[in-house]
Amino acid sequence: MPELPEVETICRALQPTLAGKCFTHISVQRENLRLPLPRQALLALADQPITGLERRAKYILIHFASQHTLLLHLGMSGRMVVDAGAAPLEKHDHVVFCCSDGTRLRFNDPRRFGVMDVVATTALWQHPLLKALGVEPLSAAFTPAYLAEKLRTRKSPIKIALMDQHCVVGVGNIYASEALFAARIHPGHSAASLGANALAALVPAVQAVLERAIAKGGSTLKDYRQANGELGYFQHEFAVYGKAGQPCPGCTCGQTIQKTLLGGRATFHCPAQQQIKS
DNA sequence: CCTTGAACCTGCGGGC
DNA sequence: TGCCCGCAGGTTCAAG
Repeated sequence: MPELPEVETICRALQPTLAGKCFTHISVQRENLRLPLPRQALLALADQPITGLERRAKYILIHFASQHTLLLHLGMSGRMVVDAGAAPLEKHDHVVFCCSDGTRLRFNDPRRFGVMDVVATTALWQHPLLKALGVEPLSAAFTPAYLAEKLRTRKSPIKIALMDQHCVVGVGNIYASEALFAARIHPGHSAASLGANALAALVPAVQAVLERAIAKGGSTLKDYRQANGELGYFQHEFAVYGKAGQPCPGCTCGQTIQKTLLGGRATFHCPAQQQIKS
């Protein structure tokens, strides 16, 4: 569910709410997520001041003064919800963090594809889930030359490669289709055979789509919410995602958006604007 | 090494 | 109304 813009939005909202505070009480309601929850390590975070938050790929990292970091992935359906602490827990609230001022943070995840772990901060980047990640798309390291090197031997469709977190992180199923439309590249085009011009267009297209989505608080398809409960708004600006059969936007080609399946995932493109080039 | 497909799990909407 | 099917923002693992 949440791709980079959604995770970034949540992380930014959590920052002022949590920085400098402690969780005075932590309760684990359910342990069997995608990976088993480290109950004891989670409970040991109680009363440790939170020194900061950051996002890496689709992970939220919450740093504690005890030199531990809480690593969190929202999977497809995970939400972090901040409330005043009075309401009863909801179905699928798996972990609940309570602050001394009554503020409460609930990790709610119906499908349980999410992950939580507690890591020694000094060994954070050696963590199995983090160590092999590719570059951040909004960093200076994400360049056409980097992409060219990464894709040099990849015969698979560019959309699959773009969603591979070992290459570039944070791009999921929505933003892959959107970025490829913005760069006018066919999603099924072999990654390795993309020319320099295509890669030079793709890098800024990915960045622009992600930045525009962050500015709108992410995209809400069904259950994503910002940490304050507000919806995201970027779904109103989709050019192609979920638009099968509708006219291609912002051009005069007169074509309609096609839905195909790539790697088992719904993929959207304009057959006139996004052609396979050799 | 690569690529593909299935698996993990719950909820919802559509068709019958 | 109820049941069954397909589908959903992600990631990992086995098999070819």
